[in-house]
Amino acid sequence: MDALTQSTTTRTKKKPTDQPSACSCVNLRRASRAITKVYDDALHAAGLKVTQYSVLVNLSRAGAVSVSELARRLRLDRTTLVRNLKALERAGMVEGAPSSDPRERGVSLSEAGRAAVAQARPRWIEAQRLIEARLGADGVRQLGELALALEGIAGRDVAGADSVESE
Amino acid sequence: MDALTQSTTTRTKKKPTDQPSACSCVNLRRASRAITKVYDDALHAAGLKVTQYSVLVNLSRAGAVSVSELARRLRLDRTTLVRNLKALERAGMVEGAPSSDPRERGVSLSEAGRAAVAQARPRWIEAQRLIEARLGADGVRQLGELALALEGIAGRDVAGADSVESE
DNA sequence: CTCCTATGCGTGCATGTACACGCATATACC
DNA sequence: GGTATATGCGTGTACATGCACGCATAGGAG
Repeated sequence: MDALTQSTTTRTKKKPTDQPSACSCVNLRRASRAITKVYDDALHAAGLKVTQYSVLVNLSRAGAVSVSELARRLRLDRTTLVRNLKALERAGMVEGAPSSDPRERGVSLSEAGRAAVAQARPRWIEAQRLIEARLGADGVRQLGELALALEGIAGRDVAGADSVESE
Repeated sequence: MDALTQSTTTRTKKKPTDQPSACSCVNLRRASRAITKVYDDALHAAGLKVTQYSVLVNLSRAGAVSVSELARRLRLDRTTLVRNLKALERAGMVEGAPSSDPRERGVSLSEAGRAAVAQARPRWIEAQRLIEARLGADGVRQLGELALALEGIAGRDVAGADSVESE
């Protein structure tokens, strides 16, 4: 009732911040901002953002991989990852790794990166706990399921957009 | 099991993209990106992003308001809104509005803005429908509740961060 | 060997997001 | 009037995100 609803302007009182928006997208974006802040705050002492922690942890699990491969694992746009990696390389947490295919750029965790992950992990766990305390185990599970359902939604045409004439 | 888990590297097979990440934050961020794309695609024909549509709709409900007031309604950082408004002003969809207090900058929907909203609304509804078809009415409701719970979480200290010495 | 296609990579551009600052004005207190 | 506090605003800085491009090389078709 708060963000994208236009319908019944007949609302008389309207409590300020009680209801979620009628728009699932706005709801999700808001929730994403809020939860990101929780994790970022928790990881702040370790000098990482949650996005960076996510990259590092995946890298620690993957070993030496190409940028594209890492992007696939993170389910993140490759070009976004390219830029996210830059900060981590600048900070000395990620370093280049040899690669068979000259087209590929291999990357891997540096010692400093490994250390950063080790330092950050307990903070991350704390954040996880805080979220679970807030949502309950059920809520966390539901959230995972909803997220999964939404991730699989890519590529749909909704309105009669123009595209799709090639093949 | 996919993004931020480090524990049992003992995993033998691991289906590629079946499980949500162990990290609620990563899940939520991914879901947010995915759903944003759905709405942005739907609104593309109307020349708007969902973030812009959200601003315009709220503005259409609010009439002439100050930037800060609009930010409060959107539950969005004021400085973020300042910049988001710039694009809409450049596009002629938002215009200045008189204000009693000289400190305030009043903004309101222009005619073009109203037209854009009118053109975009059906697309937005389509996107809503698509999401509901994907999540079910229950899923949409759950999502709203979870989002609401997360929004209320601001300001917590998780790890023994340094701050909080002032008062 | 040569040409075509697939794959990997990085950048330009646009936008979203938020924090730290600094500037201006409104208000209250004296 | 003069000072202190509160409120509103915009910018600098930094990062996240994704699309459109263009460049380079690998691999196969001839």
